[in-house]
Amino acid sequence: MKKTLFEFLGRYISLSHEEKNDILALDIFHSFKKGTVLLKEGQHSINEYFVLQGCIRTYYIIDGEEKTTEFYTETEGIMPACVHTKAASEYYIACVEDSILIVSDSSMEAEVFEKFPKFQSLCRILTEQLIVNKQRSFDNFKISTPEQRYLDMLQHRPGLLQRIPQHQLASYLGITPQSLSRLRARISERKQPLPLLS
Amino acid sequence: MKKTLFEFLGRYISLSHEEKNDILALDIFHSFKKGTVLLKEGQHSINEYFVLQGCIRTYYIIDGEEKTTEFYTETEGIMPACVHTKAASEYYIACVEDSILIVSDSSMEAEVFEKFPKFQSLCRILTEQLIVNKQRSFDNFKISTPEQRYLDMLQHRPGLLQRIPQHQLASYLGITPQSLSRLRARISERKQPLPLLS
DNA sequence: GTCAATGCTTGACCTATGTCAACTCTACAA
DNA sequence: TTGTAGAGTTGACATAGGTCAAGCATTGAC
Repeated sequence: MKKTLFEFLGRYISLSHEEKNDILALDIFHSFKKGTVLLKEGQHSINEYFVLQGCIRTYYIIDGEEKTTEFYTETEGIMPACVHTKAASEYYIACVEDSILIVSDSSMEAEVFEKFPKFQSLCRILTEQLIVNKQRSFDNFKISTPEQRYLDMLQHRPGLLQRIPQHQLASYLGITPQSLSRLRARISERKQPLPLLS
Repeated sequence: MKKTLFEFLGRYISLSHEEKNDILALDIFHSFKKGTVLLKEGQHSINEYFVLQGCIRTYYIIDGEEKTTEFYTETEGIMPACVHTKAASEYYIACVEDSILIVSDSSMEAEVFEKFPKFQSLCRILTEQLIVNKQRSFDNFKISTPEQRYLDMLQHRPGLLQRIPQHQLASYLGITPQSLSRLRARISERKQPLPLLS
């Protein structure tokens, strides 16, 4: 975990041995079992999460159906909308796998910023990156068909496909589980046209 | 324009008369004619835009077809991905209407931050808002059908529908212009079932 | 005014997706 | 072992959306 965290941070800023220890002293690593619900619809939460290991997802429950809208894996962070709006959450957050997360809130953030001013610029860079990436994902979603979106995932996040159940992936792609199942059947048919038995 | 700008800023920070004059002295207002292309695919740009009046959009050209992915109207800002990635832009930015924009770049931003430190926290708040809103828009897009997306726009941004051509709106909704046309026909049929001439 | 260009609509047709249902398979608990 | 619950698949059917093409309306250039 420490390795994952400091490798990630090292990409942007350099930290002394002492600084690293100060960070670890904050005791920010938390383990969660697969299926743990971190945030429920209607709750007011002030916690932000950063994934060091595992995978978490956000989902809505609409007419009794779960609609998964986003997955977060290693070195990805999520600030739930309700932290910012201070209103009741519209969605759920849960662990797709056993996960190790950094859990923080704004007071802890302020503390870190005071001790490590260099984190401010880091935070700014990451935030800009986040916006740019999110917009790009959204753009790609709009200009693609469900099949293209699935093939894109196969190319760019092949590992993730192995880790998440298909019914969660389906709504992430904007379709039903049945359609995803057929879409996959269609693709593998095309890839392996039936070998004719002479 | 000044009014729009200072009303917007006033929602977050308070500015003295002198400070306002300093800001205006930067000469940051620029007028553009409808149709003006601010950024082309392949270009390297360092400019960010903030809309004071009018409307701009981002679009890709794919197989010769324009795919509009986002609209920006009054008090909305856009930092093109290429500003952040320093790579060639993948998309275009153009004015949907005659528009008045604030054009800035990172050096001007640094200048403003130095003169007005309070802008740093403002920027931080706006950025967080942006992420939360973008994620929410994306979530809504995923869990909605094109028809629901259109009806949502009718409810939440009715003014925008009057301002943008339908073929641009169509790709924004993730469909073709023909489908949008039929979708609209379907809706108005349902709303006004044919009055039977006795 | 005429003409061309563009945008919007409509029709015909095909395909993909949604929906409802049945079925299999697996994991897990009693 | 059996039974149950959940995930994934498959079938049948209805419908929405994509594609290609034609037609109409509006705009703007000349």
